[in-house]
Amino acid sequence: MEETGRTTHTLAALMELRKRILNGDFPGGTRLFEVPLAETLQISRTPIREAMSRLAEEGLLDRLTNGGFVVRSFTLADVLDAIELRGVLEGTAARLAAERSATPAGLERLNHVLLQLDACFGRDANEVDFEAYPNLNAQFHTLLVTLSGSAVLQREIERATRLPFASPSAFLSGRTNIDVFRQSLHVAQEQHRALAAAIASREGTRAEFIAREHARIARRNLEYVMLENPELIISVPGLALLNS
Amino acid sequence: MEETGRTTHTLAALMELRKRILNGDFPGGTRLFEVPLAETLQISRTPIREAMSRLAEEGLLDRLTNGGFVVRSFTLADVLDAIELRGVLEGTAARLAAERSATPAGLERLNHVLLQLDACFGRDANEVDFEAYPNLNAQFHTLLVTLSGSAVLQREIERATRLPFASPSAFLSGRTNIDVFRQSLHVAQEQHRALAAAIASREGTRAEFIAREHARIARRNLEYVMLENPELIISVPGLALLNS
DNA sequence: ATCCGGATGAATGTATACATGGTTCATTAT
DNA sequence: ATAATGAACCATGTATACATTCATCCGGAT
Repeated sequence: MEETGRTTHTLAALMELRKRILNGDFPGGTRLFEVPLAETLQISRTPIREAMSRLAEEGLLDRLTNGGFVVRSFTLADVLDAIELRGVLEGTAARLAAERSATPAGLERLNHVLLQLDACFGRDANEVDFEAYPNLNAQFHTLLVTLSGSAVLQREIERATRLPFASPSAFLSGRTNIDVFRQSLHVAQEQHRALAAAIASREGTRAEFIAREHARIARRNLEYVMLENPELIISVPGLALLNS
Repeated sequence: MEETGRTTHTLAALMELRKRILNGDFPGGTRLFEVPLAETLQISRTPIREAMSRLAEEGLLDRLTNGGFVVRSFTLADVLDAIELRGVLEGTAARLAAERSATPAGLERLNHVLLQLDACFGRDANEVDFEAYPNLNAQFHTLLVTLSGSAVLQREIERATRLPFASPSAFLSGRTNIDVFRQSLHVAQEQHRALAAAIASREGTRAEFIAREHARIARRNLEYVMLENPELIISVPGLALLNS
């Protein structure tokens, strides 16, 4: 997200606090005080304030009425809604791509990514290249949004997607390479194909609803983790922040 | 939005800068420098920085890679997209209200606002209480979002709606009380009624698409202003910021 | 002539001292 | 005993001096 090279205290604090919040170090609702944080991170209050301001922008912190910040609380229902919201927004992107903007060149690029994704699957249903898939999947979703041709929509999708558990890659980290998720990828890839086809034939409504359904794979994976395999919670980016 | 009473320099700067940006004092793309602004507003750089940070959160400023802020540029297409986005989000709120959450008590409140809105119309088609309507309309839209039962969605709608020209009240300011807009209110009110009915009968899809179409009234009004009556641009909140 | 390198200046980044405001607790007056 | 008052503390708000960084330009060497 940010450059790893030369950095400022603000960026260091931003990344460190983000990491700790997503790691669940601060339960939702915890108030973050400037002075102790400044002492902990060995910097002054100024960059701390700036970093917290940006974390509020990202949706990880809430501002209190009379100053100060608290860690935002997320329930399971909130995460499900965030995923549903992503589905709605990506669905809109897909619809707009179909209705307005998709050019032959753009469709070509989409199909190119699609073929690379296809190449991730082996003959055995359980054989998936879990190294290459996540990055290509991210490319596909980014490209989809680009093809919508709407800068406003792109911005809002990037925003909504900044909460890690709402990202299209939420269940694709290396640590969640388990059978259930791996098998869901076959369904996901079929949806990718259908999405590209719908956009190519200008079927806006079809594209919109395939994208929504596509996001619901994440919903199913989330429900699986929470209800049937809670020890995986720490493996999914941001889920440690849950409940409070 | 903020309290008008006791205030801090940060809030004063926030409101003043917001006012100037929406007033078109800074063309889109203008970089805002801390030092001159601090001199202009007679305060130090610290609250200026804080205010700009919040304006970036509101979507009125963009952060530059290496520090600093520029006024965000909006084209007509961007504003149209922002309106379409609001339609999609309010549509989702309406659908969720229908599918999940609408209680008899909630529907009761919605119908109550609906009746008050009805009372704004006289027997003559051109006779509308332009004093009472905007506030009631805002109430209706707020209530709709509440009925969705989704805090996440509510938050994002409030965000998307903070750009004044994307707000459901964009064309309802006292200064835009002209025939074309006044007449669109009859259509709008019919859509309000249909929306409430669809939610009450759990017709999620119907509710969703009525809400989308409802937002498109704003689109039509905007196109009317831009193409046929440009001198009205300054009357619509935020539109002065356009084009760049 | 061109390219490299350091000086210069303008802008943001950072630390810190001090101001302010709100909350809590103790003290006093009723 | 209770309510009002105020003092002390704690947290954020603000000003300001200084640091840093990036871009630009000028000068000199090749």
